[in-house]
Amino acid sequence: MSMNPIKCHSCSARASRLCSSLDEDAIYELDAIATRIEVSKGNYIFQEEDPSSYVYNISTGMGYLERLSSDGRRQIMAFLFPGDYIGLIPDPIVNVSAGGLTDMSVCRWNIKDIENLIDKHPEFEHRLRRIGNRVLATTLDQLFMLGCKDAREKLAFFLLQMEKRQLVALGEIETIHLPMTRGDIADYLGITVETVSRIFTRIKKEGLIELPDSNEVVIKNRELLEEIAEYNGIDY
Amino acid sequence: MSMNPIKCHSCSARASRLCSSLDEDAIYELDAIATRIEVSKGNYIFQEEDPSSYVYNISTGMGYLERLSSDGRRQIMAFLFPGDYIGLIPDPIVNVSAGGLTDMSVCRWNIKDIENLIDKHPEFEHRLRRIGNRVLATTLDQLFMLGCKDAREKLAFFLLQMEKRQLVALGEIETIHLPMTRGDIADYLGITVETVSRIFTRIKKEGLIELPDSNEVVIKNRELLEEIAEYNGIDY
DNA sequence: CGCGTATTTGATCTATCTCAAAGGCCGTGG
DNA sequence: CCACGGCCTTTGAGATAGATCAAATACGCG
Repeated sequence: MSMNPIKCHSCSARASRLCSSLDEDAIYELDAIATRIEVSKGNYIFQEEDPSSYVYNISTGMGYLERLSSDGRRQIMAFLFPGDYIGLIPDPIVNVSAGGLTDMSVCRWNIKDIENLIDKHPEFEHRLRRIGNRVLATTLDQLFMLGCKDAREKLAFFLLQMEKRQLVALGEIETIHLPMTRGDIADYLGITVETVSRIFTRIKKEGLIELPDSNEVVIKNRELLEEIAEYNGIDY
Repeated sequence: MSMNPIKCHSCSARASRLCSSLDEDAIYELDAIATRIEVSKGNYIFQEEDPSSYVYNISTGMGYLERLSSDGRRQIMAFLFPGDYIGLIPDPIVNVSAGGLTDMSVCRWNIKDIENLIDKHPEFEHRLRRIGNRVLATTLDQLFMLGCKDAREKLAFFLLQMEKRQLVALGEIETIHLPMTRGDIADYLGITVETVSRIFTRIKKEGLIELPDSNEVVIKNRELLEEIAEYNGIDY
């Protein structure tokens, strides 16, 4: 984990929900109080037990938010895409860790500094609230998925969600790239690795998807997949 | 559903997270733009398909937030206690309905009116964001519960959560009152009615709880129940 | 090329679901 | 005031989706 000076105006996440709330002048203030962190694949941005007086914005790379139980069970709360914001202000982040699925560049701010920025730029507070609203809406979708769907529906939901997020964050649409392992997917969907693998095989046989390799998915029958997932998707 | 004039300063939810953010002067402004709604048991405050340009605060009574799938599966997203706030500003409420477990009194505001109030009282925006943060933290707990816990752990989690919420919202501690049906509990925990019932019987036999009647629970072995639930509980 | 890890597949097991029915509680109407 | 009907809860018996255990294959990396 190293730190470097950054330049917001040339940042690839400049258009992210957090940063785009500020105009060209104000962005320099955000820049001035930011720290750029490089996190390599498999390492953590922060962990549950960390002091957590920071908030973060993903610049490049992908990651996940997870929570572990004392006996080792794991729930992935979200997969993180470039532009994603993590953090609660002024409340500290609660009981989650953020890890890297790939090498990542992450911007980090001290909560206190952000609070000062809020005082100067009220529209920033507004934006933070909007981001929070969106996260809540996504999390409710996920709650519904975990509580009501069976394994096949869960995987369909997951694939469509990943496709949509990838489209918005990266602009790629041909194939869905899955930087996470089957185990990560399992922990996101509340099922086991073996079940994830079996369902992949099954929906491939059903002609719903193709698997050029295990980390690339091409949707062949979107209509049916959407019907199975019952996923309309919130706009990211 | 009837409407009456209200008086915030004498409202039993005056200390709620929403209303307590304003001082005695400002509360009159909140009062002036509020509509009091009476919702009787079994009816809805609002439903998924409603235009949803309002936000709400529970004054008295209890309810739930639910989402239904097209084939009738149901997920209860939250149980609502007096003082609970519902709503996203300026985004509309998404795909959830709010129903009454008991007769309820609910305050309702037009989102536009609240936005005007925010302009006048910036601390109100701040408060809204804090409320959102809290809801998110609760929802993440729930996500973890749904994804990782087995039926017994889920019920233990539920009972401790209800106890804590009841303590904060109503100040009652002797017994846990459950105004919801076994079916509601099932839909909250992502299991079936029969399983809920069986687990109640089981943990009663195990000496963890007593059931004076099916809607009242007394915790007999809190230590073990907490260990099973792995629930520390966020502060409500 | 060979090791370690991830994925897939197979064979069983089991927690929970489903289907079914009995018992209890409550409100309604006679 | 009691009887009836409907709903909720509990309990039982059997079915099953998904978990667990185990092993073979495939993949990426040094």
